[in-house]
Amino acid sequence: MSAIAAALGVSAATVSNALSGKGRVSPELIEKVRSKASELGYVPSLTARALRTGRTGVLGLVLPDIANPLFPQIAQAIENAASNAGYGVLIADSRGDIAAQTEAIGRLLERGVDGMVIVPRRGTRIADVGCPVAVIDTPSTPGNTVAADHWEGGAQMGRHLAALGHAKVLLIGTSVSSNVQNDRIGGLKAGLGARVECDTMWIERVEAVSGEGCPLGLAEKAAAGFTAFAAVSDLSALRALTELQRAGIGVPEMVSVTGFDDLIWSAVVTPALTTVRMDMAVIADLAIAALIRVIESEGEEEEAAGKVTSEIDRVPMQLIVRQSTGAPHADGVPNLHARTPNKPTAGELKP
Amino acid sequence: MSAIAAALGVSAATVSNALSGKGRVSPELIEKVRSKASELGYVPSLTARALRTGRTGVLGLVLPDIANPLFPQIAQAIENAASNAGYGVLIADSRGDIAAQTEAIGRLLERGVDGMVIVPRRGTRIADVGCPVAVIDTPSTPGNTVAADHWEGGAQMGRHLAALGHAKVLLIGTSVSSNVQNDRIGGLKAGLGARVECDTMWIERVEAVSGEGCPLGLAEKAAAGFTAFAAVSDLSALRALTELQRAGIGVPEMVSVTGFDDLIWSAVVTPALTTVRMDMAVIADLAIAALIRVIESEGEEEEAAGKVTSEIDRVPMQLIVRQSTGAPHADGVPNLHARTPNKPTAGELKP
DNA sequence: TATTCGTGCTTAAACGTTTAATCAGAGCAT
DNA sequence: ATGCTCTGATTAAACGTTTAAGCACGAATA
Repeated sequence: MSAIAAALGVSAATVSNALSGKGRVSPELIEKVRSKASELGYVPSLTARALRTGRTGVLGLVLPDIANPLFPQIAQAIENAASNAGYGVLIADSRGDIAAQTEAIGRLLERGVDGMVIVPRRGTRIADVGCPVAVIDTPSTPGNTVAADHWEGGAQMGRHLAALGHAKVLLIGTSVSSNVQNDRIGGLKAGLGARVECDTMWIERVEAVSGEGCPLGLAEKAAAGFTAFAAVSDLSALRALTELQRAGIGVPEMVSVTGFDDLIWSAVVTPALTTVRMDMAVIADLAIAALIRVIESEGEEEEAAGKVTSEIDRVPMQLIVRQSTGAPHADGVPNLHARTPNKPTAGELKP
Repeated sequence: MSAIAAALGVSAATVSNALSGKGRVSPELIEKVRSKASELGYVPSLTARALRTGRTGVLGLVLPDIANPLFPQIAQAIENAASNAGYGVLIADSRGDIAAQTEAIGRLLERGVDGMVIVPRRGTRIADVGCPVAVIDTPSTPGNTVAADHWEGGAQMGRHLAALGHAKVLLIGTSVSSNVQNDRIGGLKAGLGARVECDTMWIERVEAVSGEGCPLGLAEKAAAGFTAFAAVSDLSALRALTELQRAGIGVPEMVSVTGFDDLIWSAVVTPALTTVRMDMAVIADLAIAALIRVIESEGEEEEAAGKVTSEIDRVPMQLIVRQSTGAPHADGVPNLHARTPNKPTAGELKP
């Protein structure tokens, strides 16, 4: 309460000026106010400040589905970046539903967020909402701010597999409508090059006919000559890995399996998954920085209200080679070289 | 702006009363105000309301580590419960650090949350903070509000394994200092009964000597006669499952593997994991309900400021039997009965 | 000496609600 | 007619900041 600090014999306005360093206050008075404030345990009311200034210091984080295993990485990075910048993070889950997404955005708006970070539902474009917005998706989505370079990540993985000598690889995606997954698959194909034969399996489609959690029939694919299974998400990669292992097909000495995103289990599974990781910390920093830039400059430039449209930042992805990839077997002869113990590779994070 | 609504020729106070149904306003005027409000697209300023009433309508969610794979379930359930009750959720990550935990709590307080849900760091007790608090941990932590009955969940799993005929099982935990894990292990032992031999392995300890992500040596354990591996988390279970499969030990026809928490991959892995799940929706509802009860009653009863200390709710856990458990092999004869296709069990959720 | 200027502070309004207190008028009993 | 109560509305204060405008005073300038 600046009223209490006014027990110094000065006015509340002076206290406010002293603490914020805005107006004209003598240095010695500033010092006295400072010490008195901490003596009294003064903590400013962000609510009142928000009412006066119109800025709450809170950002919204809109997620397509909190249950998504990638979410912890995103949320942690965003929370960290925001809190470093002095902002709080209000979460909103659109639970996969597109109506819920707009409704969640509305609720955040009512709460007076200064801006929001949106990870859009697959295939959704974010219309103009009433506040600065940063979208995290994929560079191929138009009008976005920041994203990992999924295409290039796929290309890295493709080149890795091609270099190992794989000539027939199965690409495994989940949802045809996901921009991110399509980018990754496009990159994979490009990285593999024209000479390697590849086929794409969409889990969503096989589950539509065989039921959820059904076997993907990968043993048959292996028998048909596929030597590498490049999933577009670590969850699918895990599914492939266990299904192959269960069928007695050794990974990586018979076939290779790769994933995407370096999810929590990738490093602890046997064999540890070769995957591609995005640097969420960097992405979050960029998104938050862009958001804050717009927020702070609002008022000075009236025209640029709304979307953060200026630039598309694409953050490179990082290939992490672990134990699940190796050279393809030559006529059933297992690649024993790959039977190394499961020790961590350089450049990987702790699980 | 109620000022704009005052263009009806009435005062702002009357508009406020009309919309909230508090004071004495004639029914027809209420109707007129309502229609005018929606006509003008009026949206009340929660900030101003917060300043006046001292309640922000925001709850804090303090998590030990957002990167924890269980976090999505928790966050989603809490967010859902809170938003149904009309509250927003501000997240705070203590990143495993105990100092960061108190600091995060402090930041939430400054932001004026009405209450907070805390999932404490392992082994931490939450001291009295300046607002209503609901703690989600384990019933054996004193002074808590709501938790899954981890002990009983362990007991269910123990009984399941005992009923299948396992006589020597290895219990796998991560961290010795976790109350939750200790409860689960206690329950497992009790459920297995005195006649089955069991040993406990703490991953934290073996990693301390062999490095992170090292093999756990489970093949040797199997050779030593262990026929079931009961992990206290699905992540450890997955680690065990893949390590055993890789070593050529069939699950479940040679040994059984079980987990805890029904994490995202449990259902899609082959063989799908038998696990125990907590009903996060119920837990979240209870926590939020308790919190809100205290918040709303504050002011009426002055004495009960602070902790929600009244009751400890323990929510039952649910055993989900899938394909990773079966009868122990008799002298190396695989239990072929268990080689069923990977189809979902009744009572399980979609992945 | 009178004017301007800069400094250090105060006054007052404003942000958009809620709510206690007040008030004008109507109906009704005395 | 006078007093009472009940109803439907108004007034005004308050929540805790920020900030534009103003003011008094001493120093520098004309």
